[in-house]
Amino acid sequence: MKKLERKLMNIYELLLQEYGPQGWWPAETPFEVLVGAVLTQNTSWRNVEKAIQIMKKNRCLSEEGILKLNVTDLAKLIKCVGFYNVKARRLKNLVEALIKYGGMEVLGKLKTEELRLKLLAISGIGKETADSIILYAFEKPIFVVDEYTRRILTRLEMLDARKMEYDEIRTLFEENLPRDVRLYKEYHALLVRHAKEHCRKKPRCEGCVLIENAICKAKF
DNA sequence: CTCCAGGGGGCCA
DNA sequence: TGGCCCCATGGA
Repeated sequence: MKKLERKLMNIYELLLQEYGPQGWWPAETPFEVLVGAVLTQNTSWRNVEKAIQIMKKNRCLSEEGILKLNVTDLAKLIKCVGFYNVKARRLKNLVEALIKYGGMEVLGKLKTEELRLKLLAISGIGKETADSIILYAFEKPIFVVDEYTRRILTRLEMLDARKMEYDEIRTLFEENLPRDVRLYKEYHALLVRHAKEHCRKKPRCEGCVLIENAICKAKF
């Protein structure tokens, strides 16, 4: 038993050895993590950084700053991330919900499950975005699953992650890894880093083959 | 030119 | 539930 546990830790060690700590989430404040989490939906981080800088320059990277702007003006500021109309709406939805719930301080005291439900109730906040916020902004142990996670697990032939439910994969990690915020943060960041370098969609995944070989050679 | 990026919601069978 | 479609800019 717990073969999976060792395998998951092994993959983590290999990735960490290969790439080093990724230092996620790149943000100056927890609130900036929330904003970035929405802006980066199906969008490269490079473009998100630009939008964040523009928001900072215009002094609207705050709850009040986002509230004072109407959707149209906010959309103009974040144009470079794409989907700017929906994302502007989502940012306002998020801030309005934060205030309704009593602010981040209050939310941070909730249990992880309750916090997750409140975030998921906000239009524009799905599971991946909610979990990214919970892990990287509120620093509670929850494992973030994304397309890269599915792709890597599938190509390692560990399981057919593409057909699994989001929460099924999430709990698989959470039940087979120490409940450690730093570990979860780093693990997800490393999966993304690795996928971006080696597991593009079209080419065969050389990177996963390398990892798989390393895992096979490693002593369990 | 095409493909993709640190997704999510609405609609319909 | 599962499959589509839409949102849209910017880099490779």
